[in-house]
Amino acid sequence: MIEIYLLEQLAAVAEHGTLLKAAQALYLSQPALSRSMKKLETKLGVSLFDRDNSRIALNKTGLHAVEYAKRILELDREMCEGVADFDRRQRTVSVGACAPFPLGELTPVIQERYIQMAVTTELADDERLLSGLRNRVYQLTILHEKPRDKDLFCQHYLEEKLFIVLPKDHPLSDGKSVTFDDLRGNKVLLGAAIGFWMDICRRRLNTEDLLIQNSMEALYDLIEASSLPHFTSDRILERTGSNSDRVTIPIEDEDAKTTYYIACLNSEKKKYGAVFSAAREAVLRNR
Amino acid sequence: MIEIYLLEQLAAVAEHGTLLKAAQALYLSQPALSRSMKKLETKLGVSLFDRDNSRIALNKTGLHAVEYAKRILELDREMCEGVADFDRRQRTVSVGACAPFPLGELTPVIQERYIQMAVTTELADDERLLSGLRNRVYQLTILHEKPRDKDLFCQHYLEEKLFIVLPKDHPLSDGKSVTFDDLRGNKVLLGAAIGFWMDICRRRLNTEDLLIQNSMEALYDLIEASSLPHFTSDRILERTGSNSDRVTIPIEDEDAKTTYYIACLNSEKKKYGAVFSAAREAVLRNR
DNA sequence: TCGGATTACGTGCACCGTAATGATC
DNA sequence: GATCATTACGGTGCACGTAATCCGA
Repeated sequence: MIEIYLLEQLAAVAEHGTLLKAAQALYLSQPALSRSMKKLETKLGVSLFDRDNSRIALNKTGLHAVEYAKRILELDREMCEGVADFDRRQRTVSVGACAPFPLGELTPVIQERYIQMAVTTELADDERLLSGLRNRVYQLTILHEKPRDKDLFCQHYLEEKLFIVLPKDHPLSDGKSVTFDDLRGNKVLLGAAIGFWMDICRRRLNTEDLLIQNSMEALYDLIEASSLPHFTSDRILERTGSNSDRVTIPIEDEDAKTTYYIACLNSEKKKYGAVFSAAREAVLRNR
Repeated sequence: MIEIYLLEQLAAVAEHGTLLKAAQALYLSQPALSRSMKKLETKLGVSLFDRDNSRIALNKTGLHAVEYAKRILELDREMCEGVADFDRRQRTVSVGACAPFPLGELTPVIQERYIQMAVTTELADDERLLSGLRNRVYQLTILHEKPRDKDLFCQHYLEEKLFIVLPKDHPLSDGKSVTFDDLRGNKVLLGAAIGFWMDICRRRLNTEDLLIQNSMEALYDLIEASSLPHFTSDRILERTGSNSDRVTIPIEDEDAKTTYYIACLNSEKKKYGAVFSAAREAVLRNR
C-alpha cells in the first residue's frame, strides 16, 4: 500500500517540475523528497523518473502514476469533507416552509425536542419543498397543500387567514370585509419573505402595486411612516394585537385562507415523531 | 489528509466488528488500533463509533467513512497494480501473427533490437489481430493480407508456399505438383498451431481427414511412425531440408501461396522503425 | 558559480507493543 | 471469569533535517 504522504509529494513534484521547488512548496528538504521518490519507486517496483544526475523528469510510467495519485488525493480530500458534512447533517434538522408564520411556530418546538440538534430553516416554493424532502435537503417541511405522494407522511398543522390593515380614512375601511378585487389598484406594502403568499398577491393584485421590502426593518418603518395598506393575519394579530390607529379587515377570498401541513419522508416518520406530537399538542392548546 | 494505514485499520474494524478481532487480523495490538481509531476521529473532527465503554460499534457517520475508506483503498490497490502493469507494457512488445513461420522469423529480430524489452507472441485470426492493434493488445502484427485501414502502417515482409510431403509409394507421389482437390480424401497430419493455414485446410479439404495434433511432439512422432501425408513449406524446407525417404511436392493452388505483411499503428511507426528496417534487410539478405 | 539531485549521518516523533486497568456480560 | 476497550509507559523504526558531495549549464 502506498501512503498518502508519498502521493502528495509525487503530485507536488509533478506540479512543480523539480524536487527543489516541490520541496519548498511542501515545506520539506530536497533530500527528504529525493528519498521519498526513491521509496515510491521501490514500493511500486518501477522507475518513475528519467534521472539525468542533475535533473529528474517524470517518465511515462511516472506520469501514469501521477494520474492515480491525483485521483486518490482527490478522494481523500473528498472523504475529509464528506464525512464532516455527513456528520453535520446527522445533527441538523433542516425545515423548509411555504410561509413564515408556521415556520416561526414550529422551530422552537423542534429546538426544544432535539436539544443537541442544529435547526436550519428556509422558505421555498412548493416544488422545491417536495424535491428537497426527497433529496434530504429538508427533513421536515411545512406545506399549504396535502401532498399526494405515498412516500410522504403528512399531518395537519394549523390555519391562517389574511387580513388587510388600512388607515381609518381609507375608502375601504368602512366594510366588514374586503376581497382582493376590492384592493386591486391600491398600493400595498409587503415583505419579500412571505413564502407562497407572494404568489397569491401576484395573482390577485397588480404587480406594480406591490411595494415589496426585502428588509423587515424597512417594511415596519414604512408602515409606521405612511398611510399605505399592508397585510397581516389572524395568527399575527393573536400575537401582536391590532393597531388602534388603523382598521384591520379580513379578506374574504378563499385563497386568503390556508391550512398548513407538516410533512416528512415516511421513512423518517419515527425519527421526527416527537415533533409531530408536539405540534399536535400545541395546536390543541391554542384552541 | 488521512493516511492509508488508518483507512486500512478502519476497514478492518468494519469488517471484523471488534477491535480485538480486527487487531488480530492486522497483526496489531488492540491498544494500537484503539489509538488509531481515536486518531482518525480527531483528524476527521467527528465521532465514528458509539462507545459503550466495553464495546464499540460504527455509527452512521462511521459507516459513511468506511465507504470512503474502501473506495480509497481500492484505488490505492489499483494504482499499485496499474502502475506496474503500465510499466511492464512499456517494456513489452506483443506480436500477434496469422501464422507461425513469419513469427518465428521476426521474434529474434525484435529481441535483438530491443534488448531490454520483453517480447510476447501469439497466433490469432485476422479479426483479432486488427482489433488487437487498436486496443494495444498487440504492438506489431504479421498479416497475410494488406489491411485497408489508414491508421495502420504496413510493410511487405516475405512469402511462403505450401508443400505436401508424401510417402514414396503414394499414388500422388509421381507428379510435379498437386492441388488441394487432388489431396481431398487423403488423411493429412497437421499441427493445431498453424494460424490461418488451418482455415485454408478446412476450406479445401474434408474436415474429417484433418488429423490435428495439439502437441508438436505428437505430430513429429506420428509423421515419423506413419506413412501419412503432412504439410511443409518452402521456408521450412530451406531450414530443415527435405526428407529423402519421402517425396515433397508443391501445392499449386493460389491459396497455398501467401505473402506476409508486418503492421503497426501509424502512431507507433517511429517507435518500431528499427524492426521494420531490420525485417527489410533480413528479406534482402535471404534472396 | 549556481541550481538541483544525491549521499551520509544524527535526531525526534509517531506508531507500536507490553502491562495494567476498567467495564460489561 | 471471559471478553473487549482504554490508559500508561517504554521502545523503535522511519521520515525528517543538516551538512557535504556531485554534476551540469
